[in-house]
Amino acid sequence: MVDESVDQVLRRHGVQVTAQRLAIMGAVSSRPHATADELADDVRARIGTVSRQAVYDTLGVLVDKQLVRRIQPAGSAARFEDRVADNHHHLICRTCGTTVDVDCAVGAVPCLTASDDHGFEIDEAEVIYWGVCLPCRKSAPNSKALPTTKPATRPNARSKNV
Amino acid sequence: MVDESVDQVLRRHGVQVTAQRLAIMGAVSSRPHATADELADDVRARIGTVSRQAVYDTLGVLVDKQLVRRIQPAGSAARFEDRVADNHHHLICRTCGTTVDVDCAVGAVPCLTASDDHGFEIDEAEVIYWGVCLPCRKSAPNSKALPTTKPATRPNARSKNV
DNA sequence: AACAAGTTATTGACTTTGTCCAGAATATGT
DNA sequence: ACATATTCTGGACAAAGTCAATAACTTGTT
Repeated sequence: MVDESVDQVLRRHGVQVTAQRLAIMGAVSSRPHATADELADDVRARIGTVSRQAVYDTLGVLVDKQLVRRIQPAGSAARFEDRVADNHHHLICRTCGTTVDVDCAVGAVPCLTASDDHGFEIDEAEVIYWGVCLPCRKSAPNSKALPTTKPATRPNARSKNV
Repeated sequence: MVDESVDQVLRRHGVQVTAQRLAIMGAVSSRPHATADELADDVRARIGTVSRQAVYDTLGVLVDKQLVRRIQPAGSAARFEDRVADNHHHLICRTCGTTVDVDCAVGAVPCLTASDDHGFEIDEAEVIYWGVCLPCRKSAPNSKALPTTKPATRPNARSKNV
């Protein structure tokens, strides 16, 4: 039933319907904020096998058609999500990379107004809140202030090595 | 004179002072929003040679010490900048990747308040405005709406190939 | 001024994320 | 069922970063 609908949606947007694409859309909606690799794994669980290229291609098409949104937090691979109509934002844990949705703090589409547009034609305002989630705060009792823009998944500077 | 001051700043933050670091700080402040590679080139113009690793390490240290801010727009390498005290944001051209500073539209540090913190301890709100700059709009007369989150520097999906 | 101890820098291999290409497989309209 | 265009596959390739061992510096102390 859901697949039926997805099928329709793809057609309506002039996108050819394939097993891979159906599975990829399913993966994106069932696990929001996943990376391309994670989605590929998910898709493989659904239909046995997909090429990495098919995943990237499809994701690219879906993003173009605005059926999927791509977000790319500092220091981690691109992530993809289903929720695309509303303008919501993201809150990411600096320690574990967990990403959660946050509704727009200001209202409808107001963030779209920069104080000075510098001659640009602005079409989107992307907001990412950075912080540390509760579990990570509990498990790591270093109350020292955390670095301000540390990559989410990969540690950066070589810490005081031997 | 400026170097003198930079020297002091590094020391004050407990960072050892080396020729590479001085040059890297100089590069960051003289060309805002540059990538690590661009900074390396700039540094080489200043002191002859640096290893890529030195650039990454130093940048990492400076970011940790909050002397430099790292921003990572979708589809392009990380970029670094000097302006770190004020909470300003960025406006990036989807077509050419040009990045300009934009003062916070709302005021002081208000963006720091998400509508729901989900138990996170939030320490930064990062805002990126996406659009197309004036020169790019003039040179590319395709009035069709642009895709919503297309990488800044690298085209993504293979466009209708032969 | 010279030393010792600890930080940094260099070099080169390696990983991750993503793209290009050519040929095989599939979807779609008639 | 067919023809044609699109999509998928698989392997090579590229860019951005990271790791690890060794050599070179900084810095505080004598």
